Amino acid sequence: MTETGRKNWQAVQEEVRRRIHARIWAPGEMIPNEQDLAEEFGCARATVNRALRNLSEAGLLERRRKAGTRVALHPVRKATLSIPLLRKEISDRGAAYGYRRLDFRPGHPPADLARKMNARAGDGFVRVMALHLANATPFALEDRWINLATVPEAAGEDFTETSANEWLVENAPYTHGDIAFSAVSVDAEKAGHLDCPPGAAIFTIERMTWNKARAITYVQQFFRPGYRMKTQL
Amino acid sequence: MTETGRKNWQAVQEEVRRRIHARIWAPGEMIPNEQDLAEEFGCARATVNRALRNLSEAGLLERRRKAGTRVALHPVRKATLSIPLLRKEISDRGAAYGYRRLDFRPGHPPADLARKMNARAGDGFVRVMALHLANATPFALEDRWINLATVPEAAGEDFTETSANEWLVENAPYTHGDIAFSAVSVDAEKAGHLDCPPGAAIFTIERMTWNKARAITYVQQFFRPGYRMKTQL
DNA sequence: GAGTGGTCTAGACCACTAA
DNA sequence: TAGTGGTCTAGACCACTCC
Repeated sequence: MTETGRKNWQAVQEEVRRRIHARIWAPGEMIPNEQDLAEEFGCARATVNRALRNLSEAGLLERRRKAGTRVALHPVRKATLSIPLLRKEISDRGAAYGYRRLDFRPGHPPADLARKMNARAGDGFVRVMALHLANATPFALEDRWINLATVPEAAGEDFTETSANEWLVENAPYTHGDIAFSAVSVDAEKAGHLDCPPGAAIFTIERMTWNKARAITYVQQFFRPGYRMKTQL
Repeated sequence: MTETGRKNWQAVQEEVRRRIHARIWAPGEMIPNEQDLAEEFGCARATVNRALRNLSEAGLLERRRKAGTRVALHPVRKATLSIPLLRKEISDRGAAYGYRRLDFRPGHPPADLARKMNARAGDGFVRVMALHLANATPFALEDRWINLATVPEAAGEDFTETSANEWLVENAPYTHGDIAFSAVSVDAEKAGHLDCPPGAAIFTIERMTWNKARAITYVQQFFRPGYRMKTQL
């Protein structure tokens, strides 16, 4: 059952996966070093390295210099979520995308949010509430604060035609962001916009994006009841 | 401001990031090919390749043979979630982990679930309901079906001491899985277990894991109200 | 100190695909 | 068909860290 052919990095990866899965290399156990594996598989060490590095990033292996490579004891399940623009998500589902701005006004975020956004006294903000529709029915409601101190150009926009999301993608690239997923009961106002009963359980995504140390925007999106975010392990 | 020093792959990646961010290379625009960049940065093409491949996997670049490399028009936000064992998640929060098996019995999953699990007539199943506690208060409730046709060894377990999750990690490694996140209103029974009002909005994770084409287990986890799953963009 | 993984190089060939 | 990214090689040096 030993494979002897010369292997490319994907074949090496598959063979290592197989051995882990078949318990030939058990969880917590050391596996041979790159040099030896390269000889066994008849390929260069760099090829083995590529395969093992990939498996390590996937959480199946743990690698340390000098200590060597071992099979992860508790293979951490890692799932990669891609968070598309709502326009794209809706049209990918074959539905017609619609956008409606509900409210737009200057203002100040609540104290705890201002603190999380690392806001300074005097920073200006605008708040935008908007609805994304799929085939003319509510799909997601978004409640957004934009920091004008970070994105002064946003002061000239009112987001009646273009969603703040898309405007920001074009005009205010971010360096990093935080994202959180949770469930909430919607209040009567939001329920009205989403066309669902007050108190319904709603899936929400909160996102804060940053340009270096300055917050660009905070947004909370409320999805229609029944929404499921899916991905692979 | 042009950096001229010889670069390693991380420095190349940072410089490319900077140019995208500074709109030197605008969204949708082609960037130079690997050969030219290698000359500019004074490194080997493989080094540039490593950097650009990384950025491509991150969703910032789109690469095609012959067509070249361009800055992604809509940088897909990709977030990597790590889904730890609940035991680990709870103890990482500094709380004492507790486990209580609530129910355990053989049975058959509802027809739609059996179909999703690709079950054959005659496949045996067990259902396990269990509670994970943090400092003796309910943290998450799980409702699980295990396919005994795929994992016959599970028939000898009753999961009173060890959670099915941890037993399966040890004894039934999976090849791939599907995962979905959503919000639900809990029914009275689940609310009782989670010690929250009936109808509360609850964050749930559903997971189906597979060994090749055979379903191992389906589990739905109901988290205590207020639970937030966080990660970085 | 020594063994391991991490990275870089220079060159080569291959796979894909736009033109 | 030609240009681009994808991969592989053989060798080298380095960085880390266990012993």
